[in-house]
Amino acid sequence: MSQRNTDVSVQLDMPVDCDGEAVAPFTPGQAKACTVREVLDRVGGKWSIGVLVAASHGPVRFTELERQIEGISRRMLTLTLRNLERDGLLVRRVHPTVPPKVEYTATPIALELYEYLVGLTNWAERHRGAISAARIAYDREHGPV
Amino acid sequence: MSQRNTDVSVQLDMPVDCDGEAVAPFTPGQAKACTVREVLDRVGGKWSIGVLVAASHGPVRFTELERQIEGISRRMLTLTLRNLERDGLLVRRVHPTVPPKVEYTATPIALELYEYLVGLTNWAERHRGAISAARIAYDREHGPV
DNA sequence: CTGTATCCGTACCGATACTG
DNA sequence: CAGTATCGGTACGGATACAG
Repeated sequence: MSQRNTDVSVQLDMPVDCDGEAVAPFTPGQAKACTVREVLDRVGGKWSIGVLVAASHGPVRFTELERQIEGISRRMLTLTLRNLERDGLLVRRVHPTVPPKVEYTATPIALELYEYLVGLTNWAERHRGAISAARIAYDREHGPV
Repeated sequence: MSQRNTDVSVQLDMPVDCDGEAVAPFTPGQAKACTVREVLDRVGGKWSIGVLVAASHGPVRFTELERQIEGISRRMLTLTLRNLERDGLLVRRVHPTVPPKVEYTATPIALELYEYLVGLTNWAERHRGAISAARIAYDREHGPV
């Protein structure tokens, strides 16, 4: 991952420049792992996927998102939107009307990402039961405490 | 996501039972988002992917992992291994020899997951430049502070 | 309607020391 | 070799109040 203690993870609260290119030798496998981490560090926030999915079906307004994504706070919605916009995954368009109207749209890059997320979704749906069972079995054998 | 404040995220430090089935009505899109979150909550930890990748190439020993995954601490390696084993993504085999020898192997489910991670890896590699550029552009327009 | 600002809990993770 | 135990920092995210 990051070989120095310069952490390359997302800073959701405060933006930070993040260009930790791999300099040290990686095993091919761990290079892959490192790249996946890059994605997750950008899109792995608690709400990013939800916002992305909602914005992938056409332009969405702020309040629409707030209603569609159950449980999100106004603060986190704003932060998530800013981060996704910053990474070029969302386009923010302001209509200078009163009351103000702001629309968010997923970029082609984000739409492409959405495709791959479907793969993960299907994986989770297929194995949800098995994983749940594995947990129960594990907790019974070892102490649930 | 989780409609109550019962959070379904991973507890990495302390195991916790996590079966928050979706009961409330979801929009189809947000249902997808919710399922992806399930995956990330299991596998989105800082080191999970790295461990998974390393274990997908055959049985690996504890110390091997410690060396391959640059920067991981002994504590985090143990915790990550325990979580993955609990979810049925890793099998732990103990050889009762002296000195002790423990081997971790990815299960078929984990191998399948690995396939899908490749999709994300390729996505990141394709768009790494564009995202980086988008960040720079964004930070120049809005304040980098 | 679309945000900002502030306070604060807690999960995640690192460092370090100890053990069968 | 393969862990466990404990302490502490800090980023993430929730609640709430305020604003253009």
